[in-house]
Amino acid sequence: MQDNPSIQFDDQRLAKRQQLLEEGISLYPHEYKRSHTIDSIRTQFCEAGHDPSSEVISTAGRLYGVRDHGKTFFADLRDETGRIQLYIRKDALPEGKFQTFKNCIERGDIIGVTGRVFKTKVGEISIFVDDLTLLTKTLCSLPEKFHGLTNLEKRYRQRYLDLIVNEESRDTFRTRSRIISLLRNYLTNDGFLEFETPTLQPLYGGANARPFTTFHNALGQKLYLRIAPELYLKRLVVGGFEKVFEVAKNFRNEDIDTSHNPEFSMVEIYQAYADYQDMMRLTESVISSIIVNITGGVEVSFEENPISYKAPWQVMTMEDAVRTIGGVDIFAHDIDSLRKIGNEKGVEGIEETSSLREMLVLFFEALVEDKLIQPTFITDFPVENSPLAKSHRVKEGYVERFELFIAGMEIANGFSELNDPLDQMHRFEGQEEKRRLGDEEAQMHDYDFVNALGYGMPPTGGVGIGIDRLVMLITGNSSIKEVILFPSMKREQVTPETDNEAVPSDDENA
RNA sequence: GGGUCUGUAGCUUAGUCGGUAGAGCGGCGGACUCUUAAUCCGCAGGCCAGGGGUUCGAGUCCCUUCAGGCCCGCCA
Repeated sequence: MQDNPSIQFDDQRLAKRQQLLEEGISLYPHEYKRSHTIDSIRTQFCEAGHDPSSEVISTAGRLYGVRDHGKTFFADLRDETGRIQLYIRKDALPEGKFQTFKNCIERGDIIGVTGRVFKTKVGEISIFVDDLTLLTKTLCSLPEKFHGLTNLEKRYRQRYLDLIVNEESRDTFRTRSRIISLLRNYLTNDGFLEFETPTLQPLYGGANARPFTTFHNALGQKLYLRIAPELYLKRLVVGGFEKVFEVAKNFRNEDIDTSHNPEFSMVEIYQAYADYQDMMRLTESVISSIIVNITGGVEVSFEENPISYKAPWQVMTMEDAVRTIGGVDIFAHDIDSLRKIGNEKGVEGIEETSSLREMLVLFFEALVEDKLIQPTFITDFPVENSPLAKSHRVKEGYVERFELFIAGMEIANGFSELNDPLDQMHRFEGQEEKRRLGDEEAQMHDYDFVNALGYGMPPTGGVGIGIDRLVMLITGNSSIKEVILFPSMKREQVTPETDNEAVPSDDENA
C-alpha cells in the first residue's frame, strides 16, 4: 500500500481501518440524516442549561481536537457552518461503541452524532452524545492542531488540506464566492445578460498577450485558449444584445508572480449606447457595492494602506498623472530631453522610443502606477497601445480608454469600443505589422470580427475587471495564490514521456 | 530569464566551530467521568529534498539537480 511515494496514507490509520472492517463496521456509509447543522444548533440552543435538552438532535462533521479523559472524551466537531464540542461518555453510548471509538476513530474522521444539547460547567454549549456513527474513515493524518499547516507550497498544492485546517483560508474563498455572486447579482439586476463565449478559439484576441496553444484532433487544427472574451462579446452586441457580460477564465502564457497566474478570472461587461465615462461609473458602482456588502463599510486596508472606496473616485488623464505624480511634464519637452530625464529617473525602454505619446506610457508605468494607492481612474491612452478602443472625440492621437488602479495594481480596463470597421481593420493591420517585426504579443487579424462590425455595432462601452485582484484587495491577501483555489504550480515529479511534449502534435493527424 | 532565501519525523521545528539527529503536537500503550493547545507516565517513528565532491568523519562546507518563497525582468 505504501510503495507509491506519492500516497500519504498512514500505516496506523490503515491498521485501524482493518480493525473496523473486521468488526463489521461500515467505513463509508452512503448517507446520514442530520436534523441540524452546527450553526443551527448554536442558534436554537443558545440558552441551553447544564441539563441536556429534551430534544434529541443529530448532526455530522469532521472531528478535530479529541481530548481523552478515560471513560469520557471531549471532542471538537466541525461542519461548514461552525464548530461544536462533543461530550462522549462510555456509560451513555450503546454497548461496545465507546471502545470502538476509542480504538479506531480519531482526529480527521467524519462522524455523525445523535444527542442532546447542554452547557458544560465552564459554559460551553456541547452535545451530550447518545450515539455516534462513522461516516468516513480518514487514511491521511492531519497536520498539527496548534500550528496547523503553514508550508505555502503544501497549502497551494493540497488546497483541500489547507481548507480543512486553516479557517482563514476557508474564509478567503467563502468571500471570493460571495464577491462573484454579488457581481453577478448586481449586473443581472441592472439588466445585463450573462453569456459564455468560446474558451477554445481558432484566433485569439482582445488583449496583448501570448496564448496557450492546443490541438483539435478531429478538426486537425490548432486552437488557442482565449486570452480574453472581448471579441466574442462584442459580436453579441452586434447581434442585438445590448447589455452583456461574462465571468471568464482567461489564459495567458506568461510567468507567475504574486499578481499573475496563467489562468485568471475576469468579468467583461459591454453596454450598447454607453461610452467609457459610463463604464467608469459602472465600475465604480459595482466595486463599491461589493465592498459595502462584504465589509459593511467603504474602507478596507491592504498592505498597511487604508483604502477608501467612497465614491467618487479620482479621475486623472495619464498626462496629468505623469505630471503631478511622476513630476514630468511630458509635452513640455522634446524626445532628447525626455530620454535624459528618463535615464535619471530609471525609466526603461526609452532608447527605442521615438514619440512623445509612447514616452508618456513608459513614464507612467515607471513613475506613477505603483503610487496609485487609492482607487484612481487613469484616462486617455495613446492610440498606439489600444487597437480595440475608439479614438478620442477631442484629443487627437488618443483613445477613450481608462484603467483603474488600486494599491498600485491594475484592477480594470475599459474603453469606448471601436466600432468603425475600417478603422478596426487598419488597427489590426498595424498589429500584424508588429507581429511581423517579432512582437509575440501583438494581436491577430480577426476578419470575422471586422465583418461583424461591418454589420454595425452601436456605440458601446466595455470594461474588464480582474476578479482575482479584486478578491486580493477585499480579503487583504498580497499574493494571488492566496485567492485562487488551485494556483498554477510546476509539476513535482517529472515523468519523462509527458514532459517537454511538443505543442501541437502534428503526427497525430498525419 | 536574473538575484536571493528556504527544504530536517505526518505537522511545527532545534541542531553551535564539521564529531553518533533533539523536541513539541499527532500516533501507539498506560492513568484519569466537565476538558478545550486537557494533564501525567512510557514507546515507536528520520536515506536531514535528490545526486556528486572535500574530509578520518557532512544535516552542517563546496558543486549540481529539483521544488517553493520574496525581489527584479517579462507581462495586465
